[in-house]
Amino acid sequence: MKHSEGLEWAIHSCSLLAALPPGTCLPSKLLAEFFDLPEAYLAKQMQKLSQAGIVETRRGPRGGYGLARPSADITLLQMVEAIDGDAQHFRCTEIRRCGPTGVANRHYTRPCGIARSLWKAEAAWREELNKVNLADINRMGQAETPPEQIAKALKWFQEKLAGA
Amino acid sequence: MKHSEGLEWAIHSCSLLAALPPGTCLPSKLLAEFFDLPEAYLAKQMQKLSQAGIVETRRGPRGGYGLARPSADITLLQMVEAIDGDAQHFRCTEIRRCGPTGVANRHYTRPCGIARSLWKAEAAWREELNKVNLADINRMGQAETPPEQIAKALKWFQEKLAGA
DNA sequence: CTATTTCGGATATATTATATCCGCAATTAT
DNA sequence: ATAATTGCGGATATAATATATCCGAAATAG
Ligand code: SF4
Ligand code: SF4
Repeated sequence: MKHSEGLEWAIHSCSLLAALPPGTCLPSKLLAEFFDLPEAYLAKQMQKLSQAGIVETRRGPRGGYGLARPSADITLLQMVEAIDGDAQHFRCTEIRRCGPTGVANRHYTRPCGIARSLWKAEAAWREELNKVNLADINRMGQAETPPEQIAKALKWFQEKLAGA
Repeated sequence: MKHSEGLEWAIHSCSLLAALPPGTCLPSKLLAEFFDLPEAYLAKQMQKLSQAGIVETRRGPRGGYGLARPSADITLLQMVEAIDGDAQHFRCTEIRRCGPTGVANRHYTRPCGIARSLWKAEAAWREELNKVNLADINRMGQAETPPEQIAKALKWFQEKLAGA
């Protein structure tokens, strides 16, 4: 019952792409360097985002990853599900039907209250995640990131992208 | 991002204890037989419930597990946290501070919008789980369990507990 | 066309979850 | 007292998953 480590990386990468000029492409090498993360494994996370249709890829020189649509159209839920999967957290194995007191399958018509309650809580969680999109996250980030860092980062990218 | 398998077992066991006459004690051997589950591993789950103070234990002959308080005072959240732990699902590793553009720690005052949004969704999930208690679950179960199975189960327990 | 860049699937390793086993302590029935 | 029952905790074995890396194929710039 926990998120994979790559989730933080993926969301940060999306957030960064959303903060840069629209259409910007960043290769995994640059992303990894910027966040000081293992490049090959970060690329795996980006691959998942790509498969989910959240980012587009451009191969070859000056290629990389870019957002596939406006940041306001990318929800937190979409990113979470791209990285951690969209399977239900609770998987019922129907143990009530087993054991010496189980009866024929046709007598069980719908999921029990246990499963329904757990799934309802999951739904509340997903609903909350779906209320937040990348644009929201960037608005918040803009407000809370130290100005020193914003300046430093802009300069760093200018040098890196120009030098290439 | 998923519940452990034992969660279903643990909740079913609690539900069963709540359905039987108050004060009933069931040993892990009987529970495992009733649900057709591996006894040793089910016992591990019951141990967690015991450590969390949800069930009480009685050692020795005619001992076993019994609810530690009325079923209306045991919430679904308490059982979930007893089995799957109460740690936050999202653990931020503060990658924004790393890399070539990080600045001194004192400039970061509070968790960012990413972490806050994910934690807020978790809170909604926990809140929903906290609305449901064992008594609710049993009410639902009573209504949806095939009457044939209820009769069968009662008879089974009568024989088992009398025969012992 | 060719050299370079970059993604993406296949592969390896580490960590965690699942499952079992056994000795010990506590309790009870006889 | 004694023997039988039962939970507890640690040690262990196995299966599943998460983490990390490698290398070939695809795409592009020149
Ligand atoms: S009673 Fe509910 S949780 Fe249990 S096996 Fe059936 S659907 Fe699953
Ligand atoms: S910016 Fe947010 S998610 Fe990223 S490291 Fe900081 S607190 Fe964690």
